[in-house]
Amino acid sequence: MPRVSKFDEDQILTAAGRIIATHGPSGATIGAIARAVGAPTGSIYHRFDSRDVVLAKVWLRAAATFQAAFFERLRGSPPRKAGLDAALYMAERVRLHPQEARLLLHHRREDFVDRGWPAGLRRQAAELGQQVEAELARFSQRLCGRADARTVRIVAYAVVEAPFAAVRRHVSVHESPPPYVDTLIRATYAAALRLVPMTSRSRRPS
Amino acid sequence: MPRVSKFDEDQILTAAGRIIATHGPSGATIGAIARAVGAPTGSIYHRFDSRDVVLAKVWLRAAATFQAAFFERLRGSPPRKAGLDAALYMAERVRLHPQEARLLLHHRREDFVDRGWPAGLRRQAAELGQQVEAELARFSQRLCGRADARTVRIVAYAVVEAPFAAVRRHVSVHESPPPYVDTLIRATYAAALRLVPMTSRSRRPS
DNA sequence: GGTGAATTAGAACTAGTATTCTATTACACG
DNA sequence: CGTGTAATAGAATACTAGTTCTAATTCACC
Repeated sequence: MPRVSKFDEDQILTAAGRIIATHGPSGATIGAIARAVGAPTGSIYHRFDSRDVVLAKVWLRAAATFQAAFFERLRGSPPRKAGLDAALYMAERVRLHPQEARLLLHHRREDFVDRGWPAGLRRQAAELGQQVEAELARFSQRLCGRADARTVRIVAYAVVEAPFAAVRRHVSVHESPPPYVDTLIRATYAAALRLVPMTSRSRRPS
Repeated sequence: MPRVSKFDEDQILTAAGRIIATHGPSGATIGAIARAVGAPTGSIYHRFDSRDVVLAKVWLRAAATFQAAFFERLRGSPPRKAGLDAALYMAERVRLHPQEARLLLHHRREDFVDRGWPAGLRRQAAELGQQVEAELARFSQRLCGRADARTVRIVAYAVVEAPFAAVRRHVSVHESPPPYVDTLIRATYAAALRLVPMTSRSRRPS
């Protein structure tokens, strides 16, 4: 019996995501989002409780999607190859989804103002953060038989921080990471892993 | 004949810097800054034309100070050692000036809203940016005899991006970068430089 | 002690946005 | 065809800063 809807959640989140990728979170005003989908401002509030909720869902959706793909690679085997695959995938993902990359890499979650996030969404964000730590620790354990804080941080540098550093500049100037970025990622990966103590069981056969 | 002043530029900029380091640029409202120095909001406008000017000057002051120290090291010799010194200095600087580090590393210049910057300040910012590119190109030339785009970017990764990646997490959780960060920086530096083509004249004596 | 210019004080004013509210509309169903 | 319900429309409101304005102070100098 109801009237058929013209603007659904997904449409609004997608529009908001596009705006955030180009103009940053602060550019995603309710007015701008509404204009982008061709709706009056009031209609946004028919779907979402507040602007904060819109931004939160945009961020959570992008982060969950990226993490799922990234950690799937990290869980591959053998671990040493899986880590490199994941590290290189960061660059590849930026090439494939430049908009998502800007959303996640060019803006931090804090820029999305997480005061004002309802409890449920904040929990989801916390879970994503915990997943990162848990997966990195598990990977570290598989890779070298240990998961102490220092080792995990070095491993995180090899698979996350360094690849991010390699693509960062390209993301911020809206260009696709050139091939030599992969070379940098490989070289850093190898160099960083040389620093983690390997147990004999996990040492690469030579 | 004038009345003696209670609040000077420097005091206001310092207070604003502290607020930005803790609560981000968006937390540095005129009200917050005024409260921090114990002045009424109007007094801020006696010294600065607008809030944007306050933020701009905070950022420019910090960036200029950091860059001066960083590039002084990068200009040392021999180049190969100078580059490593500069790279390691990034971590050391974060340990020595955690507040400045948060200002510069945890927030990007765009977060300081550069629309609204007056021409003079915008020019200063552009000059700082150009200095970065110029110094990196000069360093690259000294190091390996070339300064094509790809080589410069690899060198930039070795001395800027990778060290930044190594300290990033520690900056964001307000902790001093532990010693193994230096190890990561050294390892990445060596690995990245192995990727730049060396002319015979610049090749390290073996 | 006056005097005047720089400075402080703080209230008043704006501007931009998030949010709310009250129609009005469209459509599936009987 | 009515009718009820979910949805759209868009104006009205509220709120949060940034900015401006005017009056009151202070102090070096005469």
